[in-house]
Amino acid sequence: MEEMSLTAPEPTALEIVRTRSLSSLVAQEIERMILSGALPAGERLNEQQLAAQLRVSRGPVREAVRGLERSGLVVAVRNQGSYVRTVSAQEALEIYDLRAAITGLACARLAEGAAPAQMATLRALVKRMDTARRADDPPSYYAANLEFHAALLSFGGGPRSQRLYEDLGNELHLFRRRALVQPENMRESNAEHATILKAIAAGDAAAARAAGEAHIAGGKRRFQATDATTKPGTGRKGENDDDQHDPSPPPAAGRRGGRPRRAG
Amino acid sequence: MEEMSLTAPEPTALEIVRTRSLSSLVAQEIERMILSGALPAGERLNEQQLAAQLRVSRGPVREAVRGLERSGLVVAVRNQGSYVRTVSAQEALEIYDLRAAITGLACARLAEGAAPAQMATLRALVKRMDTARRADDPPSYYAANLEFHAALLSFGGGPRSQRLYEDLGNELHLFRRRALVQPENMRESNAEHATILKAIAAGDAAAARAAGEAHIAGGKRRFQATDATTKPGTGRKGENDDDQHDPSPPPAAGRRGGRPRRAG
DNA sequence: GGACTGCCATCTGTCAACAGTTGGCGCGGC
DNA sequence: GCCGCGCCAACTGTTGACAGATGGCAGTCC
Repeated sequence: MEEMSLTAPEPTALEIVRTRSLSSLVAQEIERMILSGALPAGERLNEQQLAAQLRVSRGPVREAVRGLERSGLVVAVRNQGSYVRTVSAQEALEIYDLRAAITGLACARLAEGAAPAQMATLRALVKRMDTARRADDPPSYYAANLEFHAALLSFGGGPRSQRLYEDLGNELHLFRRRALVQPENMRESNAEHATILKAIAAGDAAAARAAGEAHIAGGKRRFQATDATTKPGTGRKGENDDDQHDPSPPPAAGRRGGRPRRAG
Repeated sequence: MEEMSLTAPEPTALEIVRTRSLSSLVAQEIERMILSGALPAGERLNEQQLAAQLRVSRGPVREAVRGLERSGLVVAVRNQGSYVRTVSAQEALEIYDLRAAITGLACARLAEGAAPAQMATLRALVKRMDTARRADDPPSYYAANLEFHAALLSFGGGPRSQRLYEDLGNELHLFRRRALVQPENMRESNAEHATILKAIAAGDAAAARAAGEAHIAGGKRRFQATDATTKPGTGRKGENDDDQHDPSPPPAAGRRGGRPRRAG
């Protein structure tokens, strides 16, 4: 009845303090703030403000920010501070392609030999999404969708693939503030899920791969449809002359030095 | 005549101090130590020893280690220390598959429309490798090979793809101490490079993708051939019951506490 | 009136010190 | 001789404090 849970059950408060260092908790919290939009893309991260807000010293905050910098959520400029990374439309499209490639890989591997229990888990998740769709419950659909893809990558690819997929998904959140799953797309999305499972069950690796890639490509297409800056027709062709894809040039003036604006 | 250089030319010493923080330099140095084998996989990272060795305080070292932890080169255990990550054979194979997928993606994109300058750069690199091979100069071949793949990913995929490819390559170095490019494989490897370029030049996206994937798969095969623990026949099928792929369980006893062993 | 220069508050980068935990070693008991 | 307990040193986690840099604001010169 119950599916394998890809998410940790519920750690005890004491367990948390015993196992996780303060730095990792701070990193987790800052990451949550970024992904939830509390810290919008391009925003400057004030170390001591964050430290005061989280009731810790600046040390753990700095360590956390360094970690987030490595993972690509934050860019740092010496003596100037760290900024929430901004993802350009072009980068977002590239990330979609990467996710499509590794998803297709996982689907192909799964088609070559999936365990019955794994298939059952995936099918149960599709059913859960279908239920959520009928009930017009986007949050539930969103959660189940995350679990589905995590399971797909975990079963077909492995732990590294799963983590990579999630990291890329996090980066995608940095492109503006955008709801990545619109309610009206639930039906189409879940139909693609079913197509994937069908190909896997048939043992057709090529079809499974194509279906997995098409699913992410569909997400990319739906993403493009809602964004005016990405013209679907002209994918980046050869002559990329004027594109200087920097990770994220810090904003011109980051409001740092100077005395605080007082209404005097 | 000269190719686009994918590596930074040569930063001035003053420029380094101005732009890079001490933490990033320490991170770079520790990463170099890990990849060069000076810090073997599984080794414990002693913070104050590293700090003393690099003539800095523990703060930057800790920040650097946190960054390396996020990038997957290091695993940390609370109150116990950080260890250089050990990559299992299974994880190594998974990483090869991921690299194959994103390389194939880049090749396909390149086949859909590569700029002449880009093709010229790639062809020049293949020629350089061929020269190095004839001269029996593995280091030169190795360097050119790195540049070739960096260019391939940069041109066909984008900056994110390129960084991802390199990060995955770095992780691969953590599997034992192994020379990833054997001299006797240079001919075969470069022939595959030529096949990739041929498919790209023909504008055949499917063929280019297949060639790119086959090239990395060839690397995987050559890797498996030199490692007894990876049985080529039985790729991980469905029933993965007993595999608890932890990122890297810390060694049983890490030689930390206790008084120093004195010969008294 | 416009542009330049000096000043200064804020923030980051780095360091040194304090507290808590871990794990081995030696001692004592059985 | 073997097992368990307590001690202790080393190390990590965290904090507070100090130095350097940055960028806006005000005053001043032309």
